[in-house]
Amino acid sequence: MATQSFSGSLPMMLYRALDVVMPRFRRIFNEFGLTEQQWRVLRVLWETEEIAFWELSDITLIPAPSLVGVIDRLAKQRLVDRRRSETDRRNVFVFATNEGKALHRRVRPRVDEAYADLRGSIDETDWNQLIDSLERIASLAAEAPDNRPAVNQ
Amino acid sequence: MATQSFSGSLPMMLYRALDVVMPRFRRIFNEFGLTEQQWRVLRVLWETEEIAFWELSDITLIPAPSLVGVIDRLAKQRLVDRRRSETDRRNVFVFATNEGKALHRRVRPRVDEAYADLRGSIDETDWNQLIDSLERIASLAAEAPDNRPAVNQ
DNA sequence: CGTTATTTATTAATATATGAATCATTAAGG
DNA sequence: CCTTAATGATTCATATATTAATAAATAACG
Repeated sequence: MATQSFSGSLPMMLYRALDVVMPRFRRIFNEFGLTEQQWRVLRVLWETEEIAFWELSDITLIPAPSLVGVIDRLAKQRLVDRRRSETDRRNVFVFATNEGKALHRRVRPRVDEAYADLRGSIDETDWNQLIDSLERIASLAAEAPDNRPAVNQ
Repeated sequence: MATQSFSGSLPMMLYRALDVVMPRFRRIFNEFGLTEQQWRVLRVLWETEEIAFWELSDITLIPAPSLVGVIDRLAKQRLVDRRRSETDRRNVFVFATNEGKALHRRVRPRVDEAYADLRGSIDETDWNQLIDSLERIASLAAEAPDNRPAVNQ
């Protein structure tokens, strides 16, 4: 094959896709005074009463050192709170306050709507094909333990 | 459709793919004292003698305010330099120094090798399918001018 | 011409990413 | 037990992202 063009490389294509997709969501988050990462945390806490810090980092793809600050700021706004495990005091659990749950309920419909819009703007077959391909890329992680992302190290 | 699962959403799948793919490249960049963004700039300057600031921002997907700092740090290492346009003094052109070109020549083979490895670890059909799908997503940008990424605003 | 808009790069403030180091806690081994 | 190793969250330093504002230059227009 010829020398790979920079803009056509897989990483740059992934970044460009995110640049196309994310602004419409960030606009909504900002309306409610949330950042993208803060939203991810609230979004995950919506599905589980309480979650271990490392697991939250794992699911949100927010590296642990960043997540500390994200949770600090959410806690300052009284949207989430921390709890230390009694059985192993190294572990921290995170949970949403009633205020956090209430905010989530207000933001969620707007985000879902934007997501439906996005999905509607792409041919169904193309969409499924894209998700499939991304899943195959993600599955490479397990096969190359030395190349695991920072989040999992 | 059922309520979209967070981890299966398109944005999170894109982020996860990047988390799988990028660490192997960042490891190489770090070996040479470069960050990912600094590499992107050098990589683009390899293909063009001189480039307008806005165009560099556009191609590298580095937002203008960030690019100012990236170039400042590259310039401090004497890897690139700036030049103001004579015809329109608002415009800035960026170019690689001889030192910058030399560094690029040393890093490039390692990056190409890693890229070939990556490509080799994925079925050819899957790869093409992924690139195709990503191109279709990117093409949404033109259709929704209000949703253009921050880089282009 | 002179005033007002627009454009381009930059600065500023805050949030997050990255990589290394630290601190407290728990697990393992002799 | 006691020491050493491993683990989990955190801190630190530096780089970048995001959004808004600014400053300089040019364009547009009365």
